[in-house]
Amino acid sequence: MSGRQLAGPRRRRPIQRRAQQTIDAILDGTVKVLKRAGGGGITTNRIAAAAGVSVGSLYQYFPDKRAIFAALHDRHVEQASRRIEAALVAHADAPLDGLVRALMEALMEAHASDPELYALLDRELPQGGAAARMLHERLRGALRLALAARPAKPGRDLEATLFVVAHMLDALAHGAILNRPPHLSLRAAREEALMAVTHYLQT
Amino acid sequence: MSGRQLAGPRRRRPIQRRAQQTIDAILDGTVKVLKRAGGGGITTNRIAAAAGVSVGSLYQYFPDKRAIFAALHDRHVEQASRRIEAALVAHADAPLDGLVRALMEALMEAHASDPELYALLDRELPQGGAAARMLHERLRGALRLALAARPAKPGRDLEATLFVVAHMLDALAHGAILNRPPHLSLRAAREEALMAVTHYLQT
Amino acid sequence: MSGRQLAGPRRRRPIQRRAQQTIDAILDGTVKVLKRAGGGGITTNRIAAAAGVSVGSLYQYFPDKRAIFAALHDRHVEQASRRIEAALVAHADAPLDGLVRALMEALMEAHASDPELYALLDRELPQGGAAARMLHERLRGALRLALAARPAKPGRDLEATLFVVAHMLDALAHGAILNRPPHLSLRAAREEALMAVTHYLQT
Amino acid sequence: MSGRQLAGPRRRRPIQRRAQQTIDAILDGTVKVLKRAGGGGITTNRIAAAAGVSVGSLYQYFPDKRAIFAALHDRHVEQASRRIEAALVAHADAPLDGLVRALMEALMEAHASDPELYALLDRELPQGGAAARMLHERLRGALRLALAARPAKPGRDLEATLFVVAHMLDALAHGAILNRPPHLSLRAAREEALMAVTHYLQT
DNA sequence: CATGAATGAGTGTTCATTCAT
DNA sequence: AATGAATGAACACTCATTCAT
Repeated sequence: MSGRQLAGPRRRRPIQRRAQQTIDAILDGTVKVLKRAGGGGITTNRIAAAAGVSVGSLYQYFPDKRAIFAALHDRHVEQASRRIEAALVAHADAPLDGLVRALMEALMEAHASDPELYALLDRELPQGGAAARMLHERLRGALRLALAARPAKPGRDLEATLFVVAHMLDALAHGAILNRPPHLSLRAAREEALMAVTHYLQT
Repeated sequence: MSGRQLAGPRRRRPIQRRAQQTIDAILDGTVKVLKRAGGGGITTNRIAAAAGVSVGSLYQYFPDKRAIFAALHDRHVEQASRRIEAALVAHADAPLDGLVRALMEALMEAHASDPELYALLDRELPQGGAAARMLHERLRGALRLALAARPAKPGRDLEATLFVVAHMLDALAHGAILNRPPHLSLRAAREEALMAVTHYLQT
Repeated sequence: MSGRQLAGPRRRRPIQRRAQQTIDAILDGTVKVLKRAGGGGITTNRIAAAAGVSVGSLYQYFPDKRAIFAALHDRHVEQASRRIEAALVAHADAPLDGLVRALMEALMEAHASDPELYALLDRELPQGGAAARMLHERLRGALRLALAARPAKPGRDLEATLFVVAHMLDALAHGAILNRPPHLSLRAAREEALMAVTHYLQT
Repeated sequence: MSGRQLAGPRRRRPIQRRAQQTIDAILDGTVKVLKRAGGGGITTNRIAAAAGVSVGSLYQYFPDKRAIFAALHDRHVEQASRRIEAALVAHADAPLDGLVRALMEALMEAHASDPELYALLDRELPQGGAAARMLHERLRGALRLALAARPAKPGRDLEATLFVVAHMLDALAHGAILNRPPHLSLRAAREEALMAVTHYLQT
């Protein structure tokens, strides 16, 4: 992350690099405000202040407030998607069980990195569900590839299987991080969830 | 103040009946505005107008705007809870499979009655997730009763099972109504989901 | 105050008596609210509640909110005026010094009966100054009578004397009750004030 | 941040100058509305309009409506205080009579500059009395200094004298401007008032 | 490009007043 | 006469957005 960049194309397009830094600062500022003041306390001026830029600059990079939230959602979706695809690639030719476990772990890690933030993103921001739906689509796409590449059990409806597996992975990973009952460890939750998915797929 | 009142609920307070009518009108007005203008377009004045009452009356029954949303969530939770409990009672002594099917149907019906509304409640209103979480708790409670009343497979962790089943039912019912892929009928989605849950429980 | 009324015209115009009771209840309720919630917290509904009547009844007796305040001011002015006139009558043929003392005591008693209330009336209610001005007029009238009935020092302008004495009595009585510095007893303040007025008049 | 700024207040912040202009415009706007519409007609939007700024700007400089009134009171108190202190300084070593006259004139001028305004400030605005009380305190402080610096008559209570003189000056100056009876010139009122105070002090 | 003061439409909420019961 | 639910004009205040500097 550091030595490489100095060795490569030095100071190439510094403008765009600065722009990306400002964008990131704004998104991080949004997160800061979100955690500090909750969803009702988010204002563009506060975001700008927390990001260390002026409101004017904020509007240079985002057409309006919603766009900031959308970008924040996107950043999360992007991160999670990368994990999903990495799992997909790593287990391309391996048994399905391993892939399912890897996907479950990818989803959990995506939220576990900052559970508070993702809970807020979902609950406090309008359109919070959109990110979840988009991520769900990516997961479904990954699963479609994975299942299509393997011998299907006869008489099985791919769409139905996809529907069930994608929802199970999504809900169980999400729930394991954000909605786990007391007395149930994350590890136990994950193993039980994996068992459920695996058994279903083996049926 | 006299013996008469103890004799029975004769002449039920017309005041309270009217109040409840007004409250319902306000909640229905909120739904109307929500569908017409989206989550960003909800204002107390618009709600009052859609409900056919004055803003002043609205504030006679609700201390502030959030309370209206909370009541709307509650109404939904209450309706769904009643279905869940009815299913629980109806299958108290029946095999688990039947109960699971009944619960799944209850959850689906709860959202199917007005899918658009419940999607909006979840996505557009702040704190929208609260209703979903509360409903999840009710579902978990019902399942706990159901599982505790039946012979448990040895070596099984009740909490882990509860966690998985509750999330599966919730996510699959919700997804079947609101997030079903094209080319997959509601019926097919439900049967596949039920199969997944049932197989998991039989493990 | 009690025996007489029963002995006199019994149950005469009970309607008007009730009306006066209601009016008094409303004025007392206003005072209650004023003390409880301050000048900013006065609403007609609160006044009615504190008075134990309905808003509707309140409007039966007062055309609007301002009229309530006006009546409250009037009541105060009336009470104080009665004291002023009593002092005037009692000292009609006595030396001026005695009258001045009696007037000072009358003014002090008028505010001392409930200093908190009269401070609030002056400070928190709009038009509070009107009552003070009216009282000032009554005081000036009393003094005019008193001075006119006595031999004037030659070369003295009655209007100027009236102006000075009325303002002195008013300000010093008011100040002695509501604005007295610590370490100065009410008695000491009164005597000093009287000395100032008396000396001025003897000049 | 550099040595330059220490060299002197060159290039005084134009920002701060503009801010003060806006604040003054708002206060003047408040006065305009107060005179036009009375105390009951003052709204933040009207004030902003009369000041030639937007409501938003108004709230950039004042946290709420009360703060505007407070600032208006302060401005008045500040102006009057300056006059009082100037009188005090100018007559520091002169006879008491001259100081008393100067203080009386200072107080009269303070209100005479815009009698209507100060009558409104006192009568129409809630908490209007606060300014009067604060000014009274300043006056009392000035008198305390003045009396303490001069030989006291033996047997005289400083606090009592202060109480009487401060209230006399205050009430008579105020009354001469705002409550003077017809047929009494301002000059005559002032001279008579001064005579009363002077005689009292010589006792 | 950056700034942040200025904008003003729009919001939630209050409360004096009315009037059907 | 009394009631108190209903009314809705009006208010204080916010905040996304703009634009002169």
